[in-house]
Amino acid sequence: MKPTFNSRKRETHERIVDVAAHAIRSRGYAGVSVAEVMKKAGFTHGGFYAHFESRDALLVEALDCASRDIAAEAARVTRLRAGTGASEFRCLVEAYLADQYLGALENGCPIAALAAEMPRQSRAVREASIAKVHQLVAAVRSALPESRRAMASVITGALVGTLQLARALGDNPKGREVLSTARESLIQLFDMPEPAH
Amino acid sequence: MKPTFNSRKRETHERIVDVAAHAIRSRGYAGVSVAEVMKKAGFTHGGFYAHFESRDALLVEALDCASRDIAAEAARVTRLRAGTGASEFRCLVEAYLADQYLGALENGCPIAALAAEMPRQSRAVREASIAKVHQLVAAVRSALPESRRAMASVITGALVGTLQLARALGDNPKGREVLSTARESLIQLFDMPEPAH
DNA sequence: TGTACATCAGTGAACGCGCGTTCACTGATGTAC
DNA sequence: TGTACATCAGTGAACGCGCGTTCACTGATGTAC
Repeated sequence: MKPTFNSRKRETHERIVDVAAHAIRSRGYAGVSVAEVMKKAGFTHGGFYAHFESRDALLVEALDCASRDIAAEAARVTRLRAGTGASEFRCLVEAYLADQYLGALENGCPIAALAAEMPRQSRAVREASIAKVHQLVAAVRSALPESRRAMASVITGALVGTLQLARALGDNPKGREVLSTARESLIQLFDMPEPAH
Repeated sequence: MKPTFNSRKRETHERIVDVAAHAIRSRGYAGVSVAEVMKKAGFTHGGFYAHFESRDALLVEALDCASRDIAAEAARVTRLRAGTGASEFRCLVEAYLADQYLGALENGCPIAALAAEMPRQSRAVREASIAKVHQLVAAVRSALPESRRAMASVITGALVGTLQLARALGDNPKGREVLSTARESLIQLFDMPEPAH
């Protein structure tokens, strides 16, 4: 028998991962340092290796945590809209390209924050990242009407790229304009027609 | 009168910028170090500040150089296809999402490599980056048929995001599949019908 | 044409700093009796 | 219930390293006369 499970350690571990999940999105993989994450979580950096084998191991867990965040948020928006006649695809697009993510780099989709860095990561981080890309494409595919599913990957690309471009322009009317026209265009192009009222 | 223009210094300067233009695309803004760029250009790092006021000044020049690279390449492809009946938009899409860029991170569009990093750069780098984003959107807009021009920014997002996702999947059949379906989808959705033969 | 001199592109050592990782330690927690 | 002890999460100093930037220098180039 293992000793009694130490829930305090688990809480600390989760706190570190949670801080890192926000950090990788606002600073990128390359911008995250062990010392800074530990400090933000309320610890000294020396204790890090009681929780993770390496910095890369943290990155993998942080990516997982960030993915759960955004999936939960998308599910929340979809649930909130249930019964309003909004399709699954419309909910996804409006959740993904919400204005709130323009300035809040630390939230939102980790793929949009990290895609360009993925090819230069260590094998472990790269493979975890690729799995998340497949997950996102699959989520987009299953939200699309049957007739549009072959286009899932380019539509995912449009979501990812548009959020990046809008953020690059800034949290201002220009950035918001890019997001709102993108939401309208994607829904117009790929969504089922709304049911008549 | 200024002293005779020193063409050797200019050549050195251009060599450094050219190395950096490839480095920012393969390693990102954050992954580029002064010492490494100087070494690759064939110099010791101490000489750097005879050419640039700061690392950021190099990043700005490197982005400019990279943008000229990709614009020249797109123009070359368009010229090569002149008279084949391929529209401007088709040429742009096929140049931008060419398979060669899957593995060659150091080439291709700097916006696809750098968009996610733009919001966290210094003011000078950020502003130069924003200007390049506007340039790319304008290039896409002017290649589109009139009726589709309102969608220029989301289509630019699709190009940028799709290239990133394909590269994240790797230089293999999965990555190539993403690129080729994206090329077909974008042309099918947004291009004028091809003239009958 | 030949010589003396000024210029300045590029060298290489050095700066202070933050990085990822290691490690001897401490002190709170929880078990054994 | 009370005491003695083992565990181990978290501390903080230290490591070797690469970073951006500075600076005294050197030696090739080109001008002045």
